[in-house]
Amino acid sequence: MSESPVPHEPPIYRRIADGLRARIHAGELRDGDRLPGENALMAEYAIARATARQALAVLINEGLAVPKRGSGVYVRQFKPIRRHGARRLSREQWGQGRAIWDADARGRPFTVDRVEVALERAAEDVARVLDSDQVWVRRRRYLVDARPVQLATSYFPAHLVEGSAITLTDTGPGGVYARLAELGVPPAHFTEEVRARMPNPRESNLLDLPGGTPVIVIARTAYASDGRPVELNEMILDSAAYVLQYDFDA
Amino acid sequence: MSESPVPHEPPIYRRIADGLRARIHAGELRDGDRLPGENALMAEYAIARATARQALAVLINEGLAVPKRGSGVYVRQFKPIRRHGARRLSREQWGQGRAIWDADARGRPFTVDRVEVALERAAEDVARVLDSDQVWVRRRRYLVDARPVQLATSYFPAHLVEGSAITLTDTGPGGVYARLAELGVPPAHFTEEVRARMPNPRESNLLDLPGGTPVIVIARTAYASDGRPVELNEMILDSAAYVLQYDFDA
DNA sequence: GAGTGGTCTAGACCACCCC
DNA sequence: GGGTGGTCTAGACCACTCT
Repeated sequence: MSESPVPHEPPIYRRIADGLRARIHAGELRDGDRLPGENALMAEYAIARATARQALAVLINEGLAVPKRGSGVYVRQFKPIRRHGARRLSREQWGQGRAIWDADARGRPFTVDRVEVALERAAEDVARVLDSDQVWVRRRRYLVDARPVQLATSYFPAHLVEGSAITLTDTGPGGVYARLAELGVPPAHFTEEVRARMPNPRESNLLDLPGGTPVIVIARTAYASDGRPVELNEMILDSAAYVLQYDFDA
Repeated sequence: MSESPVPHEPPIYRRIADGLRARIHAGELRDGDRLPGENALMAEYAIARATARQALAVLINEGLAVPKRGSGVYVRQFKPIRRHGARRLSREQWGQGRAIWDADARGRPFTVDRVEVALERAAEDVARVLDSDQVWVRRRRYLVDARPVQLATSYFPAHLVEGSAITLTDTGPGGVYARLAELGVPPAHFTEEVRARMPNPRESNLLDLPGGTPVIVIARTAYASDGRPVELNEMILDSAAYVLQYDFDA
């Protein structure tokens, strides 16, 4: 009496989404092209409005499409910035009056935004890494082509950087790494921890992220040659704007 | 006559989602706890079913919650595997009969699954990187604690590895890197390119990903000491299962 | 069997964009 | 002004889970 277990057909909204996705990957729908809208899908497939919305939501949540109010849903593009790991932190770059970020924008103009500098009580995990309860915190946002692409928060042990330009909005030529060198603790070693997740609402807002865009989180710890941690930098990157590159020998 | 531009209240479904998110971050709702379901939200806020669903969908798409059919919506956890970049590829590890992956599971048992080996015509980008039209392709899936965590596809120039154990399902002790060494082209340099995006349906299936989980994509190219590329390995990682770590000196 | 999430219909009003 | 996506209601049937 048992029914043979037939593999279920996917629901309509999935089949519609699959069809649109295939057309995107086939190049039939290209970067910036307008997808069939809710009304078009309702007519074409004889479905209710909510079902058409559901199909489009799939592609939006996959990051393949972006909705524009009052206009339509459009195919999305991916033109990333290449961020180099090891190389970009080499001594040549921060030893000669150049800020690290220079290397990232690769000739494209970039700006810094929403700079905040404050002395704060360290959160538990920050305190553990830096071995310090009080920290100077530097927050800022980076933009390329007027588009926000990264949020960054740097933490420094308070006792280490007190009185230096690191506690000022303008850190001077060479940035914080040049200042750390002047303090006798030039960074000698870096550890970067990288993960990815969906953004929280604050990050989504500050980075102006459309739905379906994950963020890459990089926690970079800089150590002086004696092994003391001198900076913890947490970076939140728009994953649609970045490719990370790491080079190393066997 | 102009209305002063009042900042709009967020829609109900957003406010409900914000409330639940706050309770999760406050620790009031913890890993694995059950969230209020659709019916509970309908009653509590006097809203329609679709609106309650929409609120829960926000958290699901953020990767903070996982729906279980017929049961409820649950708070999600993040217990990652630590994958080391530079260090894990050091000569000590692949020079002595140990496969690379050993280092990743950190003592936890791991298994390999769905191994496929084939000679194929290279896709355009693969052909460009490896400078070869014909490639041997090795596909497999990695599982930790019986849970799929990574898909990997390795490409080798066909003329280079023809006749070696790299073209067999079982590559022997030390894995493909030991075989490349025997062929006179031990990997001397690696480049890893890292990005993050939402998974496509195939990846979502093979990795058994709940909604709101991005994947990390690593494209690793291995070069012999003469600069020739000898392997291109594309890895698709469940972002909820991994933290990448890269160490380097200034 | 009762409760849960998954899918779907058929409406409605709104803000926004483009013509 | 007409079309678009954004939000919301009030229903319905289904498959699945738990007990």
